Amino acid sequence: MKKTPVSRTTAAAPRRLKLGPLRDNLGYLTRVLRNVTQQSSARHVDDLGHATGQITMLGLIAANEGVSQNELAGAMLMRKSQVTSLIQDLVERGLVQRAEQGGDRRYNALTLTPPGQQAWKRARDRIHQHSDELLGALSPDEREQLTALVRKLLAAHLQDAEIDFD
Amino acid sequence: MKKTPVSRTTAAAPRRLKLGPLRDNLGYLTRVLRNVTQQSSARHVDDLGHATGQITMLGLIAANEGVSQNELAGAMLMRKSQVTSLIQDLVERGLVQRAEQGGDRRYNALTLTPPGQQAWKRARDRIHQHSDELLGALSPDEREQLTALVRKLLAAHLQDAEIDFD
DNA sequence: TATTGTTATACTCTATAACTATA
DNA sequence: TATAGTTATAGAGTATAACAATA
Repeated sequence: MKKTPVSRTTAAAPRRLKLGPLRDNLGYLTRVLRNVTQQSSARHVDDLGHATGQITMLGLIAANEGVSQNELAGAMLMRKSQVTSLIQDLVERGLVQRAEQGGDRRYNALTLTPPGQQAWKRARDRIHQHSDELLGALSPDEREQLTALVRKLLAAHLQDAEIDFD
Repeated sequence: MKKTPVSRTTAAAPRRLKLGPLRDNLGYLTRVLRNVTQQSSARHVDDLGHATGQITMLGLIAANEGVSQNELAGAMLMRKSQVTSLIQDLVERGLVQRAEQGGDRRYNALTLTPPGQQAWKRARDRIHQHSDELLGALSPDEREQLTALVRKLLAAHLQDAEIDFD
């Protein structure tokens, strides 16, 4: 329990690392934030057996019945080939259906199956808990500020993606 | 030039995608933010020939002369094996030196060579421009708010990493 | 016995391009 | 000719564990 911090001659750095110019750099901050998020997400959603991005896909399909794979790709900044394989897996697991559209037979109108809706509900609760844990150090006001600022930034950079960030 | 947006019967979604519960989810927002950041970073720093993370390493070594590889791993949320290969490449390119420490011969005290300092200066300017571009839609106050909130969040989750986020 | 760093290996995620089928 | 989606392939990034050298 007591770790005797007295006169540590260890190599293991008694000093605190300075960030220098990286302190205000959004590229750096974003990458570390992403690493923190990804590592902690393992504890929250790994047992659900979804690959990275699949939970987001379930959520986007739930909120936008009949969405196309191309729209998903645009909204998630993924390549369509990546969307294909992730959706394919969701279809094989019986969570997503590719319904044919009346007009244009080129694209798939994606919908959740009943099991898919169940899976989304479960996953939604988990990622909500995860988000709360991540934001734990911030006050309610600060949480709202942070997410609002990120949405504003994303809206400016994803104008072509046609996402409603408001 | 004129794209005749009138009566588009295209499949290509005239609608805007709703986010639903993802709107406030930090995991989702972080992943998209990371994708935006990474894709735009290509235009800013790709020609410098550094692998992902190497610019951050140059910056951390510049701000913390004699830092160990383990400290870098902790500060960047990387495995030590990953640090080994990235540092190895930087050494081969003559940008980083592994100096022996007086006391403990197990660890490498990392420093920048003169060419390494030059490379860091160049890279620092570029990532600064990149960060400015990313934050372009935000006011000066909002920029400061955003980075400060991210730092506060990271400081709470990276207590063991011994980084000075203040 | 614990720690720093190396090496080897496999797995996930991402990028590119050629292909089909529809329009 | 252009678009939605598929397939195949390669590359980057990350995770794991066994190992050597030093403490």
